[in-house]
Amino acid sequence: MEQYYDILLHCPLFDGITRQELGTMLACLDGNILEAAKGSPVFLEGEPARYVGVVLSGTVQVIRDDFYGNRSVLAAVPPGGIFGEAFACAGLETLPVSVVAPVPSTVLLLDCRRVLTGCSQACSFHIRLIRNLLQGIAQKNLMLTRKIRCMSPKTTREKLMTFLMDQAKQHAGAEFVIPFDRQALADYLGVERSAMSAELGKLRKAGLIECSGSRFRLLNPIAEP
Amino acid sequence: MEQYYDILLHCPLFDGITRQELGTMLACLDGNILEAAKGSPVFLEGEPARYVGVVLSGTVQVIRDDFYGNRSVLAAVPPGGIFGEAFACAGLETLPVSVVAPVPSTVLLLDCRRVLTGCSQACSFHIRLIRNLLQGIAQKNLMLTRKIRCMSPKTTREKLMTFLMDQAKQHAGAEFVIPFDRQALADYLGVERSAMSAELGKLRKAGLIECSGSRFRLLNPIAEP
DNA sequence: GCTCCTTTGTTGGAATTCCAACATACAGTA
DNA sequence: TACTGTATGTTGGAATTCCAACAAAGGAGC
Repeated sequence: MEQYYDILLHCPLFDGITRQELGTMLACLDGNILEAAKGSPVFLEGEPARYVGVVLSGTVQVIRDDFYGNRSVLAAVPPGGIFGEAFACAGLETLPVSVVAPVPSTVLLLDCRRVLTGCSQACSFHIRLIRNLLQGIAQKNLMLTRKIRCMSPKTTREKLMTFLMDQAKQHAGAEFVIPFDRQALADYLGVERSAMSAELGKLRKAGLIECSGSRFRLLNPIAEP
Repeated sequence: MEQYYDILLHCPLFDGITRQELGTMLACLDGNILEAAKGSPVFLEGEPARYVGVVLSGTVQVIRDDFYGNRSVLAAVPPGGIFGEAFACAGLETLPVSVVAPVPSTVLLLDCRRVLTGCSQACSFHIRLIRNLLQGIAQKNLMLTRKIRCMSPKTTREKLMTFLMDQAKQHAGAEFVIPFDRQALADYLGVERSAMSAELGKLRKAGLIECSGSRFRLLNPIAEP
């Protein structure tokens, strides 16, 4: 287990926990270590949603089958990443997704009830863990909300402007660098890359923005006299 | 304060808390009661994001100004509803939104640090409060994820099918009632109501679905021999 | 310099969506 | 019953988007 301490210490879930505390903590949480062979499942859809998973080595994929059985990959979780936390914390009775290990992997499974129940001995890092969990889910919440706001307009132009204004506010300035290339931005907004590229050209010609590569600048619309 | 106990007891944040515990709990949390006059702000954008708010009477609106100052209402929170929790729990330094009371309102403000720090006296309902908070945010998380999944396809038909298959899985059956009328569904998917209505007609003619009003049924695609 | 490869911009036709307007169906009420 | 208002379905033209294919602009490595 100690071999994975470095992974855990860099996992946001254990932020603020020291190496010394980690041992006590893991004992208190009574986690299971699962060695998953290549292709084998970690969770199966329909199982009780009780565990928060931490990837220690390898990778896991979160998998969803739709009503007709078509399978799609919702997420790939690298070492240090966590999965299943939203389902466990939301109190779902059964998992709506499966989790599989496409390569031989090691995961730590923490019983959510154990995590969320204060332990009998006053264990200060336990509170810390809960706070980290909450913070991670809340941050994801804000990310999802932002994405929905950017996807909601019906035209590509409006989607772009919504995204760019959002970035401008986040960077507190009209000039900023976005964390996407064109293809990734198009995927994020749910539009065609080529159409988006054309729309960016129009916005530039219209004098609303300047951009080169990932650097953007919003220009003030013409002030009315 | 006691006049608001019924509101609080029905607030998901205080689920599982008894009327007797409520008093002790509120004292422990040291919440502020704020009486907001009509049109007056509860939070201002840029303030530290430290409070979770609970609406006790009236309503509050969560307001966002974009980069150019255009204002939009993100949410209207009725009595018993909470607001600001995601910002506070995500650890944002400053609020990216404002909150105003469009009508005379009363809100309870809880310092998030106080909520998330275990109190010195072992206070069992404190843990309960944190779990409720976490559960609420996690559930919103799943809702947002679902919505993004339904909005992501590029065509109205695929959006509809994604939504309907999702509902079918949730109801664990091919027949189900959706919680939207046509206009609300179109807004949810981010498409035009008329175009969506037309697409529903095509899906019906293609033998993929049956529907009347809010009742839908997914039909099995023709089995291959 | 050169090639190879990736990223970004451009273009044209097909398909889709929007938009506004109207038709139909249905519930509630006088 | 007739009237009214709302929800839903339908239609046609304008506008937008998709899609595939190609052109242009860099960057890495030789």
